[in-house]
Amino acid sequence: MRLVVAKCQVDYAGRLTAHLPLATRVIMVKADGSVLVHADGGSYKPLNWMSPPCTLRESVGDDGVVEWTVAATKSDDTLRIRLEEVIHDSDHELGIDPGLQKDGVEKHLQELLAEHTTTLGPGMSLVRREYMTAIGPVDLLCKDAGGSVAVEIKRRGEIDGVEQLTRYLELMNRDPKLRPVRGVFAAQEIKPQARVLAQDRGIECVVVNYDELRGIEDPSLRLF
Amino acid sequence: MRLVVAKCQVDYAGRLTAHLPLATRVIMVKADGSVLVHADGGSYKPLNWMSPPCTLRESVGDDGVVEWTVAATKSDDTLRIRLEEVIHDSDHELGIDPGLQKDGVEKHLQELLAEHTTTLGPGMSLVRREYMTAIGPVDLLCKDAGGSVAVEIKRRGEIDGVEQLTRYLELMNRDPKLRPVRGVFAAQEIKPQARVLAQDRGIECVVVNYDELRGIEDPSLRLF
DNA sequence: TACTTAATTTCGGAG
DNA sequence: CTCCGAAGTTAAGTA
Repeated sequence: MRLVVAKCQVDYAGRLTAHLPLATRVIMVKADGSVLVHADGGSYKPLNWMSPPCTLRESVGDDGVVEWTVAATKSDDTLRIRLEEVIHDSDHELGIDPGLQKDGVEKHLQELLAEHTTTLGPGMSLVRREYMTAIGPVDLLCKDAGGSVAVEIKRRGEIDGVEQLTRYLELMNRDPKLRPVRGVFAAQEIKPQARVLAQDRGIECVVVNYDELRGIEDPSLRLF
Repeated sequence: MRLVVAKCQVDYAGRLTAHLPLATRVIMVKADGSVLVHADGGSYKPLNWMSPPCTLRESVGDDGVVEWTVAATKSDDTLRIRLEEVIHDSDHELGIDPGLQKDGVEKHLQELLAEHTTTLGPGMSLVRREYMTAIGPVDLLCKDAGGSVAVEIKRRGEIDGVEQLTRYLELMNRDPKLRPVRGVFAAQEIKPQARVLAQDRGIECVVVNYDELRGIEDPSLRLF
């Protein structure tokens, strides 16, 4: 990993065209050749970058200014960096990273809801997880006193989730052995537009709390 | 901007839980307090990070190991970094960045297509850009010999774009002054699933080439 | 390998 | 300020 702090100008040409005026920035060159240009703010996304695989070529222009040309291997995307003044330049051996361990994403939410279907409504019981249909798997197929219920689970409930569930319901309600099938849209957070569309489609919305569910799952996590 | 290279362990708790085992990594601390933990590969996304606004507190554990606790201001997200061994530590004044100038995104595609509606079909002419409906603006409203045509433009054509256009068509075909309205789905690239769904809905797909359109727009850009 | 879906998405614009 | 859609999205899982 090479770290360079420099007064630089950057131009990108590829899927779009972008330009960065002269200013002091941090440039990271990773072991795989990828390059990131960061400013002193603006969250984790770099101002400009080149994804691997790519190659870096250093040259000196007519005016004596050092210029880096980073070219993608599989497309003709290029990133040009003019280094007007280098303030810092260091190189470090990092080795391969053991990688990130995650917990608490959509899959876990589905597992927890499959264990605690009553969260989705009184008398609700699980028929199948990942119930397969011609157009894809329904997250949960449940049933209660009123009949079959298809459940779509999202971490964040937005319009396309409601559309997805609508497609499943359309299809399943053509099957005489299943129909009538109602829909439940379950998410940790449901956006207003998604809620309106769901209501319009007769789909019930359920906001689920991951921590609460996990608390049911593992009583040792309860606060009292 | 502070740059630290260190053998470290990282733990994140917030919207999810994540853990990074002990390894050598680069840590960026930006002026706004945000922190990025990068490995020597894996594109522009950090392994772990904390978005601004947040605050960094440095402490020393019982075992004498320096530990950073980065806490978000508006939520209870926290990032803990145990610095087992610091290999490099430097600080740099960057100043504010003038920002990125972009060109060639969806908006431009819409502008170009509005100028060259015949790309979308023979005899096609523009009625209005951003034609307003109760559920949002249709990118282009056109007409040809066959009547009105609603055009949805995407850089990459996927299922949700077709769904969006379907909703517009449903609504517009209820209006006696407009109907019948046909649909055209225009994108630089159309995914197979989206194409199938569009066909099922009677929506025509058009693949547009940004560079070609720009060439029509500005003859000086033509290659001959 | 190609395609689909999720993401601690981030970012910008409009109401 | 919130809400909504686009992104050079990236990354992971599956057929």
